[in-house]
Amino acid sequence: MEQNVPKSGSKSRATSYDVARLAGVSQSAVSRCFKPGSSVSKKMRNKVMEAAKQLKYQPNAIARSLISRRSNLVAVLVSARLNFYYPEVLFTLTDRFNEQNMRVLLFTVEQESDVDDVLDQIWQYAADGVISASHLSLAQHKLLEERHIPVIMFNRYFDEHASNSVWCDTRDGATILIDQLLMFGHKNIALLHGPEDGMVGRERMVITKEILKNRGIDPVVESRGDYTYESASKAVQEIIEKAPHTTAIIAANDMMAMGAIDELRNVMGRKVPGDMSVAGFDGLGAGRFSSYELTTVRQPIGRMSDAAVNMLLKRVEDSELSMEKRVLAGTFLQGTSTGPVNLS
Amino acid sequence: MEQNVPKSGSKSRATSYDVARLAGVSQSAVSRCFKPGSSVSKKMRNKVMEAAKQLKYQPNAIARSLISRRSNLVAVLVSARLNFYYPEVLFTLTDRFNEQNMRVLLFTVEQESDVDDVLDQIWQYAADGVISASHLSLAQHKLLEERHIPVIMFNRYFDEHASNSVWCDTRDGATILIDQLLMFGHKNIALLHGPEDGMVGRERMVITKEILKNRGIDPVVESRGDYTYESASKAVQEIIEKAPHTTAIIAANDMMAMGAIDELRNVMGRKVPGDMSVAGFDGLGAGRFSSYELTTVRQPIGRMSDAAVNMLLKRVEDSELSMEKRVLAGTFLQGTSTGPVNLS
DNA sequence: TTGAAAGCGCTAACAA
DNA sequence: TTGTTAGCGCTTTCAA
Repeated sequence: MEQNVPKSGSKSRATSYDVARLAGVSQSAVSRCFKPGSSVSKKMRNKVMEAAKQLKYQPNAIARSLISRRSNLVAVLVSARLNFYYPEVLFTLTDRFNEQNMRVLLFTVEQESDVDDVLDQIWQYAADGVISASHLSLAQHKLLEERHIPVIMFNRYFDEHASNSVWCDTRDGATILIDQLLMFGHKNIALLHGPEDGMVGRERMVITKEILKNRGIDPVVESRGDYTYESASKAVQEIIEKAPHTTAIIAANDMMAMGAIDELRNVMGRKVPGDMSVAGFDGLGAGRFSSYELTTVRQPIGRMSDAAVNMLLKRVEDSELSMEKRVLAGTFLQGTSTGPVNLS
Repeated sequence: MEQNVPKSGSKSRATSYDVARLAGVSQSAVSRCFKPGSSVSKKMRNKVMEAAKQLKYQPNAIARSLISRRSNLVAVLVSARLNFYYPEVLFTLTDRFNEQNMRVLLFTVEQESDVDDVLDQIWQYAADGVISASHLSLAQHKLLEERHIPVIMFNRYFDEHASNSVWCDTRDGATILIDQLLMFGHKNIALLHGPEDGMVGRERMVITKEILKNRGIDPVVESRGDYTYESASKAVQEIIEKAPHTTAIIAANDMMAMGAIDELRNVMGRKVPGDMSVAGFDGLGAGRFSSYELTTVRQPIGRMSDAAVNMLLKRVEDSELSMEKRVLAGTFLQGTSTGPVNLS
């Protein structure tokens, strides 16, 4: 009865059989030695590990995945346009997953239609879970549920459907931001929206308007950009044109706030915060550059990433766990891009 | 002779056997239908595809990898500290690989010691190739060679050892940059180095000094940062202190150049470019913000990524291909952070 | 504690 | 063109 042992001298990688033969034990014994928590005698373990080292043996994760039905692969979906300025999220997620002995399969998604292909790939590679920091339709989410692949949505959720998500609540931060603006004497406040399909920006602006309304204030004008620095120029021009007496702009994200500041200062020749106060949302690193010192509401990116990783891992271990939405509060970050209204 | 066919009604994923049974064909026929370029009759293909759709069958990439010895997985190594400002590279690489039907396994590496673990993972997951945009020692590179895993180094190479690498030659760009500085009347030029272990920054500064020397100029002072925005403050202070008559600073990267500009303008109250010209290297997006308009030498990131992907793919197909170093020229990018020397 | 044997889902000879 | 068969390298019962 022949074992299927590769001939020695083969240049391909060593298998557990090679190790077993060299150590004079069975192949299954080798397998056990590489599985934490299995019962192996010290003697056996030493023999096997010695042989393994000699052959530079490392278990083949692919073969393991096939039989154990656990790939230890996590798919992370990011959209370049949205996440371009948040590499921090991606890197933090990757670090945390690696610490947990999971590998990250990275997918970039530009449009919702790209997602379908990505979902197929996720299925084919038998990923244990998904973190989505990009678009994901309800139908796509349901498809993943159907396939019993846990998903954590980062910075998005569905109104009409339970899902696992990590979300930043900016209400408190925005309240402080706005109250300070009011204390500074601002009454003519303009809003710089993000793109229509941007959930995060929409929520931020909805909350901002609510808070303003509670203080008896309506925005003098509302303009729209697409989250990019460049898009702020036109939006600011529009604001100035439609409401020349605007003294403060609240932008849906930091990038547009920075674009607005630069348009005001460097193109229109106005002082910020002297002639116009500008605030944003996010807490971007670049917002701290001394050319901006942006007043903003910061997302606790690190803690949000941790939450996402932990939630996913738990659901990989126990697929019966019910959906959960974790909401972390954003915090007000004082900058010098906002200040007292100029009465001159 | 029983086939190992899962009982119908099983909730786990459909296999090629399930499809075969439903279509009334053999399992290998199903396999063929999903392999591009195999000879299958139209009738067969239709039957199989119909059954596959009905069962929502997708081939299991893990099982395929095991037998075909091709995982279609590419490991991409990035270092957060270095690549934080180059998400573009990572996203471009990922897009290109996905187009080529390869998946990206993302690894973040902070120190060279992290790399060893990552290399083990790469081996375990049988990645077809590696792109390294982070540290990779010669020994580590050799280990990959030994294991016949092709590697492409991004923005680095070994002096003493052949390797596949993609590199940006900044000499032409730097020459234009420097000649323009000289034409502007600058004679007291300071250098702002990157960290000692940063190969890219070192090369840039070596070339810069060479060009200056050819023009009969020695830097008045050389300072050092760690590539970050923040590190530029101290370095600039040092420059001003040691050589108060400095009129131009060339930084090893854009981030430090931007930090230098802000330190000069916003902390020290100097005019840029009036009192001091500042130039960098990279062509960072943020360098185009109107608060900076940085004069710089831009790396052709997109083309470099394409080159890396193509080189790797070729070597996955044909492991006998010899090493290759592809050098793309950086281009001078005119900004307003440099200008005529102030004679007042 | 150890070994024998089955089989994860697929591809790839080979034969028909 | 199609089906049969033998594994890929591992984990996991089940006996011993």
